[in-house]
Amino acid sequence: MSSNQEIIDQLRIIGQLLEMDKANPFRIRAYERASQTLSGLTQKITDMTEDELKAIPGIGPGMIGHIKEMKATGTTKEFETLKKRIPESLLKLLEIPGLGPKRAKLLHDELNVKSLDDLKKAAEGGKLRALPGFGEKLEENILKGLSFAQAAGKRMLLWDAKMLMETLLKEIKRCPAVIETTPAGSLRRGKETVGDLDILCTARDGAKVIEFFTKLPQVEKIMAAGETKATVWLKSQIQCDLRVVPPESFGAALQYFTGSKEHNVVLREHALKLGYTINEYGVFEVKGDRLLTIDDRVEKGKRIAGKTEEEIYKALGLAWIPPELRENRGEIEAAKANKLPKLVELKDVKGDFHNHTNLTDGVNTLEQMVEAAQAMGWEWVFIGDHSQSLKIAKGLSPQKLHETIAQVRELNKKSKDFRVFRSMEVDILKDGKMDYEDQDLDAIDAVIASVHGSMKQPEEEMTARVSRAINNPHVDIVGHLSGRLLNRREPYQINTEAILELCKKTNTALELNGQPERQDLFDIHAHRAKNLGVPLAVTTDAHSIHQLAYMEVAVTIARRAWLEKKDLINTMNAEDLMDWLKNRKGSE
DNA sequence: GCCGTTTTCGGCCCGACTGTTTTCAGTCG
Repeated sequence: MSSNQEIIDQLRIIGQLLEMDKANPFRIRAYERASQTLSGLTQKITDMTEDELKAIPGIGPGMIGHIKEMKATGTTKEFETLKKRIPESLLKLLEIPGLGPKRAKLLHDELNVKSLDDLKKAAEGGKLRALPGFGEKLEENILKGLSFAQAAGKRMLLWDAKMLMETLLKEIKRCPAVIETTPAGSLRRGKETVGDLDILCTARDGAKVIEFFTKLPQVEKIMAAGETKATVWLKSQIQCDLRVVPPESFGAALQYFTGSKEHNVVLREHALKLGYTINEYGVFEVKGDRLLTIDDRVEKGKRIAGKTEEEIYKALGLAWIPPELRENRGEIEAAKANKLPKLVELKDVKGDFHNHTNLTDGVNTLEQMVEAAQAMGWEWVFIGDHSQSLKIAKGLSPQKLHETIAQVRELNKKSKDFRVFRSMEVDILKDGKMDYEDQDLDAIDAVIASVHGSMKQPEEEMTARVSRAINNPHVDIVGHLSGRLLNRREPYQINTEAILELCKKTNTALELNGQPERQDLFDIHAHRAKNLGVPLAVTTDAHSIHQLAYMEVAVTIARRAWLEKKDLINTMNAEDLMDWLKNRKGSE
């Protein structure tokens, strides 16, 4: 029996190994694509029927066979056979810039290189330069690459990447040759972490922009620099790509450079069916001249779109697709049918449920948090804290809890045109019992139930534990369902599908947590929740007044999950919200 | 390996940059 992750990983690795084996490129892509598509699912793959699997684009008889094999034996013959010929450890070599599958395989076949260590020894011994296609320069670059292969594999948190991007854009705008500059890539798509920064510029003289960019003080090393494109390694230990195009290609380049790769591949296939071809310079008519250069095409008046993204999508018979949706998870089909969601926006949010004051582990007072919430332009706020068991965060005793509730009531009386409520992030104890007695929970305006300890429980235990909490009628919202810390801690094991269904049944909301290193739910789970009709709440989990700005992160997850205004309980006014909280159990 | 409003066979996204080459393969996004 295999987990979704194991199936997804194995298919991806088979694809990579096949690539080293010089297999049919389209066969390789089929594995890549199957792996990618399956990673968008929340249901257990091994529980799905053959017909359900067949209905997934990119999943055919071959992949179904592999899934069946993995369900029965935990692995596939294909993988085991490939592994004998090409050691899996060779995949590590692909993390080095400039090393791809072909060269990695050559290193293995000719020099018996099986690991990064082997590679280092061979490069230091000057053995690489003798290989066909290698030279002194490449050998040198590989040695340099070895030193930051580790850092190159790391992804930056979305929030940190945004801050860094702002600084870079400000610098680039100082270049006189630049007309316009804008972020693209996974940052623009709002992915929870960002592997590299992508920046798009319009200019007439690309070379001038490239020269200016590569000399910025933030740049540690230039990895590549041409007429229209540069790749640098920043001092912040992240790669940054700059692409320069003329203004009439801005939309096409932005579309292309925003990705995702998977979205673009499907979009281009769609274009081909219509008799067009897309590249970063525009949408062009094909008509039997696919070998024409871009300049020839422009000259012959074959460009039919390029200036704006809207124009690009429209030329392909599609509505403009918000960047957050561009992951090849059904957005192109939805755009075709004009059924794209009208995504929720930051301005639709009227308040926050989850944050902390200096009564527990926050840094600001209750009063300061309320004031800051008002400054956010919200209509109401629930101020929360940790419950008693979370000793490390000075969790509140029941007595202290009731005192603070009285304080909140006073504050509420004092504020005009703004409502203040008491929420609490209450621990779900190891056995699923809540960290306060029912009569204490009853006094809290909104109870957020979260797992904080004993995170290593097996899936069944964890599922039962969280289910027990959800079945407690006092629990209004389930807090960060995953428990992950990006780059630091894996999510805990839980049957998410079962939890979503129970939330639907009990009309319990799920939290989208805006802390940059948490960001749970996962976007795909939140999307599934929406489709099941589970209520959702965006929160900041702020531990200071400044962190209320993390609402932007939470809304980004919501948008990646296809959520609309109506899907979030934060978009209600205070009165409707209190009605909802009071009556939600009766609405079954 | 997958797929079909031209197809159950014959297609399958597209271009920039580097280093090794003397016309291009490999890598990358």
